[in-house]
Amino acid sequence: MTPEKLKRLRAAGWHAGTPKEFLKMTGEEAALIEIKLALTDAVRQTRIKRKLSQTGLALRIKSSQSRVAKIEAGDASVSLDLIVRALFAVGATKQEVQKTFASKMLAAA
Amino acid sequence: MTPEKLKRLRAAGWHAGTPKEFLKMTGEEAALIEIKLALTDAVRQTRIKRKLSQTGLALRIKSSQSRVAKIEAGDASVSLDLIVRALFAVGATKQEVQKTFASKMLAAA
DNA sequence: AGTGAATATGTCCGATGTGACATATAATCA
DNA sequence: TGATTATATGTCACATCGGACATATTCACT
Repeated sequence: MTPEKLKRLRAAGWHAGTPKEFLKMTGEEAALIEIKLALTDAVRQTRIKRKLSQTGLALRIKSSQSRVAKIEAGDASVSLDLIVRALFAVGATKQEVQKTFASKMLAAA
Repeated sequence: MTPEKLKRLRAAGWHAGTPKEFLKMTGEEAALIEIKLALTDAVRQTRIKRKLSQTGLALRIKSSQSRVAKIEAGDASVSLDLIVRALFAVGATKQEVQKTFASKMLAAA
């Protein structure tokens, strides 16, 4: 795991304290988090491409601007369900999702 | 949506009562459910292929047999997060999960 | 048919996620 | 610069999810 990624995870509230605790994270947990981050990136990229504000997206998914901000920040309090709902709401296409996934996840593999 | 799919959704507790209420479901909600069902199917198939019991899988994800049964049944009380965790636990790769997500994105677009 | 393992179903309550709000900060533009 | 709009961050009450348990049903094997 790169220092950059570690930094982002910490910022989003994933850390439990020490670096060691990251290592205790099972492979499954790490993979899930990677997927989440890849998808949140896709949300933000697509939203901006569509010239939609966070508030606008919030309306579409019947949520709030603050929660959309948290989605895009990769906050630990956001479920995969909500991320995917947002992804559909911004109208992401198969291609866009694949692209983001590829760029985000292959680096980690 | 096919009658088969409708039937399975009902059985899993997604119905709210009348057929009309299915129609109120937005495209995004429907697409999310499709993703879930695709992934739960993958969980069961992979688990069986690996000759792992539901109890065995439950141990791996620190859950219970009954919850694994619900995961595979596509129960409405199961989150996407848990489904994906289970999928990784039975040995799916990130690429496989990515593929499922990407392939289901067209439905909503 | 009988037995034990695997799976399904229902319920409960503690844990986690969510919308909403307040408020801070950053970006955009006249 | 100041005004306006967009984003970020913290908090909280309420809703949903999750593990665990009991129990029912189905399955596999002899």
